[in-house]
Amino acid sequence: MADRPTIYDVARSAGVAPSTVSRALARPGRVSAGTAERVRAAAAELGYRALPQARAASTAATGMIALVISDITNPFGFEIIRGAEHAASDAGYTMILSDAQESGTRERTLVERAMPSVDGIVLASSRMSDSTIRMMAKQKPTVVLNRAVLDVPSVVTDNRRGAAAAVEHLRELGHDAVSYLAGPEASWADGTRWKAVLEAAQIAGVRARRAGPAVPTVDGGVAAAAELGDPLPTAVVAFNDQVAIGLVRGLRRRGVDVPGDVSVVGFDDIMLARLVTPELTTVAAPLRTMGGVAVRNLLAQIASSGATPARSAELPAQLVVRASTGPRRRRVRQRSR
Amino acid sequence: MADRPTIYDVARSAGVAPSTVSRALARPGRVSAGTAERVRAAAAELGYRALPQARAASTAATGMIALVISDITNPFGFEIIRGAEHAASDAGYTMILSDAQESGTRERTLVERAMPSVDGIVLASSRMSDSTIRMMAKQKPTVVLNRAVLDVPSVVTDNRRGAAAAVEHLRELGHDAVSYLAGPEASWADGTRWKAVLEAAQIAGVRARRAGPAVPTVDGGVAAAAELGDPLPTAVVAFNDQVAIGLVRGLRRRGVDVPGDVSVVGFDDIMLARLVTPELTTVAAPLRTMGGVAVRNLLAQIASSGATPARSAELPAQLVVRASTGPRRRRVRQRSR
DNA sequence: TTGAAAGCGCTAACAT
DNA sequence: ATGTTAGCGCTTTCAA
Repeated sequence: MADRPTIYDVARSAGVAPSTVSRALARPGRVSAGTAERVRAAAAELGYRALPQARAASTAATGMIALVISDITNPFGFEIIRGAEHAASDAGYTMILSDAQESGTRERTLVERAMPSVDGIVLASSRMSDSTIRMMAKQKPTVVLNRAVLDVPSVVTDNRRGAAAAVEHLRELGHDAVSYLAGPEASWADGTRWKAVLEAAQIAGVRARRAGPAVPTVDGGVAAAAELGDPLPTAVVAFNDQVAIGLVRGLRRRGVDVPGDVSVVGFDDIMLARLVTPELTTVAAPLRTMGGVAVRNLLAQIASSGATPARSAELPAQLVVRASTGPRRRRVRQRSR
Repeated sequence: MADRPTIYDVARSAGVAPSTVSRALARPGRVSAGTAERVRAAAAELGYRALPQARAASTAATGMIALVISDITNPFGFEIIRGAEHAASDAGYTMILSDAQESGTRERTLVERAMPSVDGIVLASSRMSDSTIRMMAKQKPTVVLNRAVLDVPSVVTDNRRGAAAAVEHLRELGHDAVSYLAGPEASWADGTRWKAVLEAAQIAGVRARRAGPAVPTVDGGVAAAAELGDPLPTAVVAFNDQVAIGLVRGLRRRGVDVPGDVSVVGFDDIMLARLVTPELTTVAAPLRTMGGVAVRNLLAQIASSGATPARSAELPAQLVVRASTGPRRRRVRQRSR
C-alpha cells in the first residue's frame, strides 16, 4: 500500500515550494518555463495527481456532478445516463448517480445529501415540485432534464413538432381520428404531449381523444388495452414507448392486430422500440444527446460561476416510422367477454 | 447563497467545543447524554451536515464507492447498476458510475482517476487483465463482478448449473445435439459457459458443438444466424440474451422458425428477454442481486479495513422457460441463395 | 517569479 | 466527559 505522492513530494523532488507546484500544474503561465517543466517532470515521475477532496477543501470545487434520476428502472433513462456520463467524464468531471425510485421525497433527500459533494446537479424527470426545484437551483447550479421549470435551465425535446409529425403520419395513412393514451397526470411530458397531439390533430383535421391515464410501464400499457373504448380507435399515440409496447401486446393478446386494426405510436425511441415485434413507430427523442447537453450546459454554468444562468435547450424530436403503424382498414369492435 | 453552517456554528450554538460536536454526532456514546442532546438539537436547528470532503481530509474515508462498468450500453448492466446503487445508497454511501466503453485502457484510466476519491471499487465485467485487477485490488478494496480473478473477491452466477438446466431442458424436448454460440474470446463468462454447456451435454448424452464467436450484441446475433452451419442445429444456447435475441431475429428473417425449427436459449434474463417475440427462454442471472451483493461485500471489506478479505459469492442461476424453445421437429436445410 | 504562511472543515490525539 | 491542539493535502493570499 505505497502511499500516493503528495504535492510536498513533488515540491521536494523539483526543488521548489509546494505553492509553486500547485501554480505550475494549474496555471503554467504564471511560472517560468523552466520551473513549469521541472515540476511537470517531477510530477510525472512520481505519478502525482492532486487529491480531489483535498483540493475541494480549499477551492470548494469538487470536480463532481450529480445525476439524480427519478427512476433508474426506466429504459428511458439509460441513454441519458450514458450521454451524461460521457460528457462529464470527457470534461474531467466525475458523475454521481442517484435513483429517486419515483419518490419526490426520496429525491429531495438524495439531492440534499449529494449537494455538498458536487459542483452541480442534473435532475432527470424530477418528481419534485417546481418550487422545490427552484430552491435547490438557488443553492447549486442545476439543470432539469425532460421538464421545464421557470427560471431553471432545462433540456427538453420538441414534443410539439414530434407529435405533429406523428399525427400527420397517421393522417396520411387514412386515420381520421387519433387517441392519446395518457401517462401520469403529474408528468410534465404528459401535459405537453397531450396538448401537442391535440393541437396537431386540429391542424391536420383529425379528431383527437384522450384515453387513460396508463401507468407508464409496459404492464401499464397492457392493462390500458382493455380500456381503450369500444369501438377501438384506429390510431393511438401513447405517452411513451413502454406504454405503446405494452398496448401492442395487450391488443394482440385480445386478438386485435397491430397495425392491421390499430396503429400505435410511442414516444422516446428507447432501445426496446426496435426490438419488439412489430417494431415500434415512435417520436424519437435524442436521449443520449439530451444527457450530454444537460451536463455540458451545467458545466458551462459552473465554469461561469453561475454568472451566466445556463441557457435552456429544446432538442429536435424525430418521427421514426417502423412497423406498428399502417393504413387504416376498419374499425374493430371488441369481442365482449 | 446562504453559506452552510459549519461544525463551529453548531459548537457555538450548543456551547461546546467543535471536537465535542464531532464526537456527539459520530459516537453519541462517548459524550454525556445531555451534551449529545444539546448538540443534536443545535445541529438540527441549523440544518448542519458534515461536509464529506472535509471529513475525508482527516479520516481518508470518502463515503463513496465507484462502479466501473465495461459497457454501460449493455442492458445486462442496467439491473446491476440499479442493485448496486440501492445497496450503496442504503448504506449511506454515494456511488460514482463510470463507463469504460469496452476499452481496457480507458477502464484503467477511469479506475485510477476514481481511486483517490473512493473507499472501494466494483469492477463489472472488467476488460482489464487479471494482473492489472490484482494490482488495483491491492490499492483499494475491490470486488469484481461477473468474473473470477485469483485473490480478488468476486460475485458471479452459477453458470454450470444454469447451463446444465438449459441443456437438460433441451434434451427433454427431444434435441440430441446443442450448439453453443460463443461470445468474445476474452470474456470470462464465455469460457465458463462453453465449458458448462459441454460438460452438461456429456452428462445428458447429447452432442455439443461450438459456433461463432458472435459479437455480443443483438446485431452480432443477427449476423451469426448466417454462420450457424448447414444443416442448422435444432437447438442453440447463445452466449447471452442479446446474441440470442439477435439470432432469433436473424433466423426468422431467413425463414427459419423459432422455436419450430430451431430452439434458442439465452443467458442473463435481461429485461428485453420478456419483451421480444417469441419471449426468450434463458438462464436467468439475479442481476440486481449481483449488484447489491457486490456492493455489500465491498462495504463489508471496507468496514473491516481490509482485515477480512471480502468473501466471494456465487449466486444461483435459474432457467426461465419461455417461448423460444420447443420440441425438436425436423432439421432444416437452409435455402441456398 | 517565487517562497512563506494561513486556512478550508473536519477529526483524532493528547490534555485536562 | 470535555476542551485544546495539531494536522489531513491543497490553494491562495501576502511578501519578498
